[in-house]
Order: sequence, then structure tokens, then C-alpha cells
Amino acid sequence: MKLQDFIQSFVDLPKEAMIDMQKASISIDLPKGTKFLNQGQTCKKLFYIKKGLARSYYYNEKGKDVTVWFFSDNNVMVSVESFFQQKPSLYYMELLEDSRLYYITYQDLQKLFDKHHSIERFGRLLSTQLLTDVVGKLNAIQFQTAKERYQFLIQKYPDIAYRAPLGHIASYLGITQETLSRIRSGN
Amino acid sequence: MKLQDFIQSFVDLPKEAMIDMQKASISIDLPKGTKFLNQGQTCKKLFYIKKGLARSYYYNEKGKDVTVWFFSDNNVMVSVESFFQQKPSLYYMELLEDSRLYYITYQDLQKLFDKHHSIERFGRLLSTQLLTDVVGKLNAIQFQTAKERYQFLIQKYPDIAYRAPLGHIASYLGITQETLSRIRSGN
DNA sequence: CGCCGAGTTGAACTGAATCAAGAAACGTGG
DNA sequence: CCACGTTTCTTGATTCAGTTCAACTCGGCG
Repeated sequence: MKLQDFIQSFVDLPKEAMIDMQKASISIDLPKGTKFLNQGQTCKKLFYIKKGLARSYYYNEKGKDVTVWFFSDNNVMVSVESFFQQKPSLYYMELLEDSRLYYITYQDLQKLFDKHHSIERFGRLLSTQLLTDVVGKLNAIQFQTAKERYQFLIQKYPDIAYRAPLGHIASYLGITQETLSRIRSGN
Repeated sequence: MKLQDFIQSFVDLPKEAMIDMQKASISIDLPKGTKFLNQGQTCKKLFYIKKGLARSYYYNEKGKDVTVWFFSDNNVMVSVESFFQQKPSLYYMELLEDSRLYYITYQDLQKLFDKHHSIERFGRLLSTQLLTDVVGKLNAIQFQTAKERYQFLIQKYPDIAYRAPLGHIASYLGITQETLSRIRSGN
């Protein structure tokens, strides 16, 4: 899916706004393993993943690697609190596959928000979309058993369940790798 | 805090926009126990709580009452997925205290979004604010013990910890009432 | 070939849920 | 203002889902 189509799925941008948006968007290919945000660093770019897979993560008190969120094809990828509030990120971000990305810088995006009401609207709708995604995960995590959470993942993000390493998926679901392994093998 | 000041804390609205916003906002006092949204009903109003306390909740498969979110003074109160996507709510909403509220209807708000770029921006910033709140809770719930979650609540929303009934707080934190009672009494 | 990270399997342990029963607080009507 | 019933909270005993720790398997790659 083209960046353009992704945007149009939220709001119908006037031609001029779309052109400005495309001018400000930069395409880039990066290999698996690329770390594009460190903990403590402020996230300056909003990415769109045309093709690929990424995750945000951190190390907890016990030094264990914990996946916070996955990002895959045809979605934005961003450290939400860091980018939108321009403050240091709590998380690292890295690519799990070779990926084709687009990005726009915070500065440029702000300029576009100022210039085009329609792009501001796109921003609003994008935020509410992310919000409902997070609310969905919160409910899954909070009130479901390990098995149910895994089923939630398969249903909601089937691609991730098969493309990401087991350990990452487990911590994303808030369970241990061993437990997930047992679930997969059918108890 | 006045509605006006709440809005200004996000974005500096031009006078005309603020006047339109205030014209569209309706003030209302409602008593404790008022149910203002049913499961399956579409949330048509975005509330601002000048003073009071409310919660969203549902009944799980076992018929147990589960609190999803609390809303208190100087914050908006809304069934996020229902209001912003205008689809049936998964939750009930009710007041836990006598409250003074303002509200604006979905229709009116859309009109204001269309008319004033500045109000669209307010909407965007409000969404990102809610988003970071939910992300914060998700992290607390997913990776912390029952005791730590309660401490998170006390720190982040101290008023709620003292004003809401124990059973509601417990289900909000994803633990049982008994466990919370034990935590409060210091294990 | 041998190493290394990723995944699997087993056994013991534990934090929190469940089940059950009683105490305290709350509000409503006489 | 008290009595009664209802709801909210506490406390104890038992159970269980999922963690932890440890050892082992498998597949890829230098």
C-alpha cells in the first residue's frame, strides 16, 4: 500500500495537501537489525512501514528484554509518547526484518499541521486510531489468560504471530517464553 | 478549573473559536449513580468533568463487574472507541459522585472541527493525551505485581484511590478485591 | 564440525484467584 | 435517631495458572 493510500484511508486530502505531504516524506530502505531509536533519545521521525517489521522494547529491572509493541506493513511506527510530546523515549526501537519505510520529521509535520487543516485532521484520526488499538490490547492483557491473549494476537495481528521471534511475542503478551511455547504446542 | 482553561492548556484558541466552543457546550449537574451510557449504545457526547467522579465498566463472562477507567475532576470523560468511531459502546458509564459536567455533542463537535482549524488541533492533542495515559496504564498492568500497580495508582491518580470503592479500584487494576484489601492492610 | 541463539520440556515454587464466612459501614424508612 | 437490611470490606484456607530454574533439542552458519 502506498503512503498516499494509507493517508486517504483516514481522510480525503485536497491535492495540494497531498503534494506537500509527499514532498515532506522521505523513502528509505533499512536492513534487519537496524536500531533507529535509543532509550533516552527523542523520537524525531514518524515512520510509515510500506513493508517490513519492527518493535519497540526496553530492559526491565532484571535486565530482561521486554517488547512493548510491534509495527508491521501499512502502519505507522513511532514511539508515541516521545514523538508526540517530544520528550526522551522510554524505549528502544529496531527493525526485525529488512524494511521499506517512509518518514516525516516532527518539524516538517508540525509545519504541515499549521498549513493544512486537512492534515491536522489526519493527525487527529491517526491518534484516535492508535488510541483504540492500545485500548484493545489493554483489555486483552488485563482480563485474559495467557492462552486467550495469544489467540487475541493471532486474530488481530496474525502476521506478527508468525514473523516475530517467540521470545519477543511472549514479552509483548506479558507472559514468559516457556509459557508461550507450551501454549503453541497445545498445552 | 473552567472548561475554557482546560482547553487553553492544550492550545491557544482564537477568540471566535472559543466562543463557538462555549456556545456548543452545555453545563449540567447530575447525581451520584446516574448511568449516562449503556453497553451497545453509541456515545454521542464528550463530557468534561468540572467536579465529580465517574467510571466506565462492563460485566465479564462470569457476570463480574469490571471497571475499565475512572474519570475525575478537570478531565474529559468519554467512551473512546464509541465516541470517536461512533459505534456501539462496549461499556457502561456511570457517576460515582454528584458531579458538575459540561458536554458537547458529536455532531456539534464535528461542525466545530470543520469550522475551526484550532479546534481540530485541540482534538488531536486531546487524543494524544488520552493515548499516552492509556499507554502508561498498559505498562503498569502488564509488567507489574499487584502491589506495584496499586502504588502506580496512588502516585498517578491519588484522588481516585481514596474516592472510589475498593471493588472498583481492584478490577481497574486487574486484581481481586480481596487482594487489594490485603495490600492496603500492608500484606 | 562445533558453536550459539532460539525453542522445547520437566519439576518445583509462588503470587494471586477462588471460595467461604464474618465484620464494618451505609442508607432508608419508621 | 435508631433498627434493619444491604452493600462494602476484611480475613482465612485452599487451589491453580503461570513463573522460575535447569537441562536438553534443533537448525543455521562460520
